[in-house]
Amino acid sequence: MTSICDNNAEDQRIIACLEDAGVRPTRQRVLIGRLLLDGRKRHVGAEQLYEEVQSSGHHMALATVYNCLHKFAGAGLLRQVKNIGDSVLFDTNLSEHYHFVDIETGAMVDINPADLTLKKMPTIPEGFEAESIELTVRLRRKVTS
Amino acid sequence: MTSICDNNAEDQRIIACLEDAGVRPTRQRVLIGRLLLDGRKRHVGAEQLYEEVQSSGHHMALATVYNCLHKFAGAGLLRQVKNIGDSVLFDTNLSEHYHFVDIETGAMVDINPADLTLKKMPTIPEGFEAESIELTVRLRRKVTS
DNA sequence: ATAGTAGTTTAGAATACTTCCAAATTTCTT
DNA sequence: AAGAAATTTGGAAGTATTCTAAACTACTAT
Repeated sequence: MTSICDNNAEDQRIIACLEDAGVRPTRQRVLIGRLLLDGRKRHVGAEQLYEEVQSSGHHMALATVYNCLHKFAGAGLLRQVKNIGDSVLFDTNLSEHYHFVDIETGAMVDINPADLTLKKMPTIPEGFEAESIELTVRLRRKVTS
Repeated sequence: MTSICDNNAEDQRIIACLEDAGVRPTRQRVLIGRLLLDGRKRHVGAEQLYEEVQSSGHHMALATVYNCLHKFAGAGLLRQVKNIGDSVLFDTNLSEHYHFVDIETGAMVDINPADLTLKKMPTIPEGFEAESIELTVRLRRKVTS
């Protein structure tokens, strides 16, 4: 009946958010919820989030950060997007939208959905369903001559 | 004046192909050219290509396969596309087109370009230019109930 | 042809990010 | 409060890729 961090309204909101998504609200998840479920739209990587947790004065294993991110993504609280190189980012913006990515730095910026729309959807192959559409416009810094 | 593998017309064609692209035709690159520059449209990974080279009775370091693939991609002979997970595939189909990807197996299939077109291109941020557009429709196998 | 030099190949080490592991802990249920 | 199930943990392992520096190869100019 008692919860982990019900000391304030914000945590209550996060816990409700997690429960609605069918994610058990553990201490660590609420902690991460504070950082990611606050309405800000951003793209965050595991390592970076790990740093943020440390900075907030808490400790958490890096593996837990990965666990949480995947759990959140699976529950529809985050959207997983591929970055350049090996890395994966998690996007707090859940609405359908696409990305610009700087191929040198990996920095990602949302494309205004009004600015890019698909004219026609292809027929999905038999026996499959579309899980998501990933559209990335890869950007190169212009050479200033 | 002499070349590496000018023993047959096919190799001659490949060598010309490499030279046109500004890629020095080495023995290894011609070898890989035989596998990738034969007109077949396919998506190939470094490891897989490495196996194919071994199977063809030749030896080549895995690092060389990576080198070649990147060189080819940089020269416009291949197109680099992201697969699921960490891995990268190289696409012999150079025309503008997009992909279906099975998120379980990583298998990629071209989307018929006529079946998916972009209605509107977003404004590219100041100081950048678009290098490429990657559009992937991620597919999940339908659960047969 | 031959030597020079610039580019390429090589095997293995190194890296970066991510996942696995099995034990300890925490959460929810009874 | 005890039991069952899920989660967390730190470290080890894994995976795809890149790096390294020495050996080699291809092209150029003699």
